[in-house]
Amino acid sequence: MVDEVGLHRLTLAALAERLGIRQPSIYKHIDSLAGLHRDISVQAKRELGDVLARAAVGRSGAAAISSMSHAYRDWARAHPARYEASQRMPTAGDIEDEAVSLAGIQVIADVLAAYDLAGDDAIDAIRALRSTLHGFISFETAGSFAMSASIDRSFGRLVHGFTVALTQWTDQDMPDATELPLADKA
Amino acid sequence: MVDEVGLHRLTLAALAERLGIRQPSIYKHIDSLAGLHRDISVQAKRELGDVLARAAVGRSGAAAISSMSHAYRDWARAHPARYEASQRMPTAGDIEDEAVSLAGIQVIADVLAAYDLAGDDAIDAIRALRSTLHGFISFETAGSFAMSASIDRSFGRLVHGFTVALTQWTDQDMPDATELPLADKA
DNA sequence: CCTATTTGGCTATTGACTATAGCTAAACGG
DNA sequence: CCGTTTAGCTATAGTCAATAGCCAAATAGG
Repeated sequence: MVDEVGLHRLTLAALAERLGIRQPSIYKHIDSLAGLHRDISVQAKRELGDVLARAAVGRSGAAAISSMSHAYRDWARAHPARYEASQRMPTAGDIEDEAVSLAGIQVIADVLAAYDLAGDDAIDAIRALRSTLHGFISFETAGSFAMSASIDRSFGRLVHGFTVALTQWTDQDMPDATELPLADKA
Repeated sequence: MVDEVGLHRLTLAALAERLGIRQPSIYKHIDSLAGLHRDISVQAKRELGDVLARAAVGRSGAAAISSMSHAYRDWARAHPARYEASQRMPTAGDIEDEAVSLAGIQVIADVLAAYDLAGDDAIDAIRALRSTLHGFISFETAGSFAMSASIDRSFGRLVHGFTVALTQWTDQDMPDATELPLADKA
């Protein structure tokens, strides 16, 4: 239901009607609306994590990144509200939510492990890949890619571009250098 | 006010109280809550667009991308709810909103113009840069970067990585090739 | 088999919120 | 200087989430 109507339009009244019960009866099954959102989020994180892990089975390096990225996008498009829910932060102390959130990140970390990045470099790469994928999916599902070019193609180039960036991931002295090799190209 | 309390927690009752008037009186100034959100969005798009344009003045290529990217992130962090509002799609036919939205994209397009990308390749690059920046900012403002590494450093590497990717932007035959040079590295 | 407890439903109601209707007084323009 | 706009007001409706308190069916244990 949440993927049909959207996460923020999932009302307890409508949910009750679909279940054929009265609205207050829902509280026999959930704690609160926030609790329902939390439950949907945990479920969604588990599903997405499983999908990503399966997509990377038997592949490594750029092929694994590409396969996982496409699986990520496909799942997010098929289940937009669940995807949105999957990006909610766990509340502190919710160990089940924290565990399933970490498991999802770990899949990405494992796929990037082929690049032998150490310590903070690996964290930077994980953050970069998550950002890249999430940003693209956010815009796509919001309908924010208004220009006429193929969205599939744009995504392919984005993922390819990320794998290219990874090949020179540790070239730059961090933090805060802003003068970069291409500055003279303009 | 919206940056203090968050976009979805901006209630007309609280806004009226801050203005020292009664809640229904607000309707003498706005059409509806949705209309208020639209007005905030248009204002925010204009502000962000101006900030990005200023950041790129006098720079080109990777230096322009880096400067603009950091300005983007700084503005988004300083005004999280306005940033969120700035990402709303215009409703069809709202010409003012459509114009200011396009103007914001155009700044990014102009900065990327130094790379001489033609047609769809340029659109792919615009989408990629928007996705990269928006994804990172989304996670950062949501507090979703839980690991201990420096977020500033991660952002610097991400932006650097994007400029690296741009140097090989048209290397790959699109769409849908998945076998990439690094596949043997693992 | 019978009883105590749990489970899952119900009505009634509260409080927060958006939104409309209709009134009034001040400001402003020809 | 009068008519119209502007900007406030009260009263009120309708939609939500959420709580309180009731009841009947299922279930588990002696």
